[in-house]
Order: sequence, then C-alpha cells, then structure tokens
Amino acid sequence: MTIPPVRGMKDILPPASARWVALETAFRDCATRFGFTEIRTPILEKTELFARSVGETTDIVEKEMYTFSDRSGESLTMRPEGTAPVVRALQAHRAALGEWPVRLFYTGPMFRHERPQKGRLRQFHQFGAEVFGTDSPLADAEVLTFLNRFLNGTGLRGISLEINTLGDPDCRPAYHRKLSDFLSSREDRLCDDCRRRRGQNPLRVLDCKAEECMRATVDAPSVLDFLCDPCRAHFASVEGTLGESGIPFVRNPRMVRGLDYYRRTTFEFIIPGMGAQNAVAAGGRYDGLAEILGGKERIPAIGFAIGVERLLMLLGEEKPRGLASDVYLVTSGSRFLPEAFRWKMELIGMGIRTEMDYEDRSVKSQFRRADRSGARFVVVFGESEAERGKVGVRDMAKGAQEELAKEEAFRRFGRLVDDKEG
RNA sequence: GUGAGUGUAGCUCAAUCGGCAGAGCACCAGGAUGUGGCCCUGGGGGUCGCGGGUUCAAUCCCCGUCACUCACCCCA
Repeated sequence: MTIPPVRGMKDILPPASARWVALETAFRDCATRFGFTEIRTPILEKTELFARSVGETTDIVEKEMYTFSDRSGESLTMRPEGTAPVVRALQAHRAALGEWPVRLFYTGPMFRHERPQKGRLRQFHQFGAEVFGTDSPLADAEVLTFLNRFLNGTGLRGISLEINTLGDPDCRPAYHRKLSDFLSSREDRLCDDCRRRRGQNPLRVLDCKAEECMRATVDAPSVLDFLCDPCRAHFASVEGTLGESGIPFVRNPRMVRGLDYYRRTTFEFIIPGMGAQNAVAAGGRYDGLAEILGGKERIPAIGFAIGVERLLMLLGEEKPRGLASDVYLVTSGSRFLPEAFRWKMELIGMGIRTEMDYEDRSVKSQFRRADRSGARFVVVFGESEAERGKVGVRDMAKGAQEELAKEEAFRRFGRLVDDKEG
C-alpha cells in the first residue's frame, strides 16, 4: 500500500512546476521594481498571533486553522495568511528594517482546513506585499498599481478591480449600529446564513450572493454615507490617483473583508463569472493591526495577497514543454554504456543538456526517446565507427547523418548552445 | 461543517440485467525502413479504492469506510 498525500495538499510536478517558478520570478521582478524586498517568515506561529489579528470570531480562526500543541504544550498554528506574521516580524526587528516606509513582499504556502474544491486547497500559496509606515493614500495607489501591473503582466485578462472603504474606529461603529438596525428590520427576508451572521459580522450580509438577500438589502445604508472627514478624504484621494493613473476600477460599497483587521481602503481583483472563487487577489489597509498585536507604536499599513493556485487556474492549463535536451546519446549494445556515460558527464560539464538511456534498450526505442526528449543531435555509439574513436552524429532537424571526431563534436555542440543563448 | 457525483491497466475510459476483465494511448520486443516518426506482428501489465454482508458464484446487489471531484459555506 502506497501512502496517499494529505487531503487538500498537492504535489506540484514538472513540467507544471516550471510555471510556478516563472510566476514567482515575475512577481519578484515586479516587486523589486516597486522597491519591495523579500521577507520569509516561519510557517509556524503562536496561535495567539492569528487569534488576535485575524479575529477570534472569523471562520478562519474558529474552524479552519491547523492548530496543535507542540511537545512543550504551547499552542502553535500553521499560518493561515501572511500579513500577521509579517507585522510580527516587523515589530520584532524594527530597527533592522530601516526608516519608513518599509516595503516587504513574500511568497509561500498558507494552511486552512477547508473542504477542498476547485481553486481552493488546504495548503495553498500566496504572493503578498505590504507597505508599512505611511498613511498616505499614495501608498494605497502604489500597491494597487503594483498589483494591477503584475496581474496584467501574467497575461490574465478580463479582471476587474473593485474598491471600497470600511471607515475607521471613528466612523465605523456608527455605521455598524445603523446597519444592524436595518438588518433587524429585514430579518424575515434574509437567508438562513445571513440571519446567523447578522449578529457576528453584519457587513458580511451585504456580500451575500443569495437573490433574496440582495433584494432585501438593496436599500441598506451605505458605508460611504457614514465616513468621517479623514476617511472620506482618504478614499477620494485613492480614487482620484487611480483615475489619474488610468487604472480602471469600480466602487463596490458592499464589498467586505473576511479578516477583522482591515480599515479604510479595501479591494479585490475579481473575474466576473467565476462563481464563489472569483477573487484572485485582495487586500486593504490595516492601520490598527500593529496595536492589536500589542505594539506601542502605531504602524499604518496597506497590502495585498494573491491566490497563486487561483491565478494559475485562470491562466489556463497550457502545459509548458519539459526541458529539451540538446544531445541524446544512443548506445548500440550495453558495452558502450561506460563510454557514453563519460561523454554525457563531459558534455554536461560544458553546459550542454545531455541525456542517455541507462537500460539496455533497443536502438529503435532509444531513438524514440531521443525524439521525445526534443534533442536536436543524437550521437550513436556502436560497432562501426565508435570503436575507432569516432561517433555517428545525426541532426534530428535536418535528418543529416555524418561522422565526426570527438573533438569536432564537442566543438559543435558547444557552439550550438552558445548560438541559442546569443 | 452541508449536499451531489465518481473510484476498473501507467493515462483516458468501456463492459458484465451476478458466471475466466476489455479498448485506445503509453510501455517492451520483433518486422518493414535511408538506424527515429508512419505502418505491421507479438508481448508484459489489474487484490475492478478498502472492509464487511447476501449468493454455488460479487468488479456488478446491500451496508460501512476511505479517497478524489464539484457545489454550498468561507476565503486568495
């Protein structure tokens, strides 16, 4: 009996793994141009970090975290998201990170114990970036421009940016009360789920996709009517800067966040028509998080996270070709294996991708493998010429066959590789 | 956590109203050939997801279980 993988966790195999590398590289390049540097935080954190930051009553903390006691009895959790660990690290190493603003990005696996389905795994991956230490709406616009540029660069089309503001501790309580009152008056028209979540997080009701709820809340009070002056000005500035930058967006006053720490600006890049899995990237401002985590210093911040599996899913299934060999060594008889192996090692040392068959297969079978490997040259080690220090070389593209001395063959393969890169 | 669907060869899938398990692709060998592709011949490969039950007999029917998939919930 072989051991199956853990539910909701997937092996990333070649050649698909090459797509991951390419996407990570593109993200790093983009982040670097925007002045972000990479941070790598541990996958395990104290459970308290997420309980306090993400929110005690969120679904993530209540029923989706991989939490366990380690051998000393301490409660640890495999990170369900990337922002809280980055803030924790920032507070722990404040001096080492230089003056404000601090721009950090990260990539890596996150863990949530959900029922797996399309575009949702238990171990999934996020790319994220955060700007710390500035309240400026220009930072919001910067982060959105970064995200927009990266997503466009991947070739993703048909995405739309939705933005909203959640207010701040000065103005949000009043809106919450108003919204709660409103929902109470409409309770009989809400779906079962919304009747339940109305108490915990009334904002969530506005995001419900059920027809009945959308109709029942069509005239719900809008957060935009309750903003305090600073929040209103901030939001207006973000919208204005995005407009000037030519980044298309739509205002969606009903958009909410699943994590409690967000303030003011929030946003999602969504693909219309993707059902419940339509958000490929999302984020927002979280000026209060550092204090929630016990820091003495207030650290304004804004950031986003991209769902990598979801992004790859949207980019399509096109499989990249495997790494093609330059040269394939064919042996006509097992006694030529040692000589072919010496060639292989020597050619690899010259930077030439070389493959050969270690089993004693038929020449015909080896040629088929050479063909599939994408090799442009095949070198045959056999009775006729190889024994006199020569080899048969076949150019797969031209179908030409010729005899070459070893030194000549090496020179030629070397040039082949140089040409390709130049 | 809720609901539905699917588990048969390495892959994609058939079939048996309960009676020795099938195809295509892939793989291996041989033939043909200008040493590979196209073609021809042959070959290897299955605890029919797992465990019970019914039966002379179960891959098929029943119960349970596990896994995967999709949707809901939630989220990226």
